[in-house]
Amino acid sequence: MAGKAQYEELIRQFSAFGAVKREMGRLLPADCPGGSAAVMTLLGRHGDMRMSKLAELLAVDMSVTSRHVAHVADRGWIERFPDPADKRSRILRLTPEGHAQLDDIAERTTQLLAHRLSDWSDDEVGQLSRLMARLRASFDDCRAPAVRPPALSGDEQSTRTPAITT
Amino acid sequence: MAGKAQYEELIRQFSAFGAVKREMGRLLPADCPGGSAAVMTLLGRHGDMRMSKLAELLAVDMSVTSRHVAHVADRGWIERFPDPADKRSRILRLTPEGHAQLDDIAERTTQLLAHRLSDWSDDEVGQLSRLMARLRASFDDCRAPAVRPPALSGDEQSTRTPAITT
DNA sequence: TATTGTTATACTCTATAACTATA
DNA sequence: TATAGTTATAGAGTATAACAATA
Repeated sequence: MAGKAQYEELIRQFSAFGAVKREMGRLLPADCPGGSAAVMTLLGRHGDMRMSKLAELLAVDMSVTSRHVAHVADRGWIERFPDPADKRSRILRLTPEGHAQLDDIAERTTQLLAHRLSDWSDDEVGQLSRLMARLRASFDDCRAPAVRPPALSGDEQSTRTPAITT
Repeated sequence: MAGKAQYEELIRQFSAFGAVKREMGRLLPADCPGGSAAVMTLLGRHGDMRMSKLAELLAVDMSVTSRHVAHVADRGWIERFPDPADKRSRILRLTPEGHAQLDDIAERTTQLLAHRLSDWSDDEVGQLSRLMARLRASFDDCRAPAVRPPALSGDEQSTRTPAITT
């Protein structure tokens, strides 16, 4: 348990982080905004998957995922083909062009970090990675409690638009 | 100097951080989006200042700052009055209502963090803060080198829209 | 002529809600 | 009736460029 001052300091860092994020975004290839890069990165890392799985990994609503995926597919970087097990689903897969694009992105971003973090030790980079991963986990875990206590049990965590309750 | 794999891992964490940022944003009071909260937080922390200074602290273009500030001023949370030293400038200052709003924001955000990070040690929170601060510093320091080498010297770092070169 | 701040325009990312086609 | 995915719409953040007032 940390003190209020520490939390406020942390929040300030969260806010300032936007500048870093934007600078990273600026070096992406034209026609490949951040959302597209994120889609391809996750497909490259986790392999073929369905829309719903991708939305979960991106941690955004499926409607958002759908738009990003459409953009990437329009450019021929991924293929979408029907899931034989469920005709409502689509399986996403990187094309060779997608892999090439992904390599280009990885090359640019790692090079930028190598420049910017040239005076960081291996261990420091690792620490930041681990702490940010844990931060995200801490937010994922208790998905709502602060707003609406555990309630009953069941589902939760849907990546889905609320759906009408009529 | 870290390895390519480490940089890629770090980039993945950067990308995933958006989910944390959005959850923080969801608990802000209505009529007070993130940009407004950032403006008031910086004014509360650094005291009265000019637009240009605020834009620098926010690390966004002054046109963006102008919009955020206008929103906050419309709600009576800050006052803008002319700088006696330079009639082009305006000095920004939190009003009593602004201070109250700021307290409310700080209360909500620190409470959320206290919930989410309840199992983090004081030291871990401090480490994350320090590493993120250093990250931002690392990006601020060499402002361009990766894109366009140090070049001559002079200005740089303007927070300003390019300006016509006709 | 250069600088401070404002405004107009455009782009990206996001969520909500409604709709389709399957389960 | 419920779920996978799409699309339409709206809100927030940002940058670029052009403009007014003042240095």
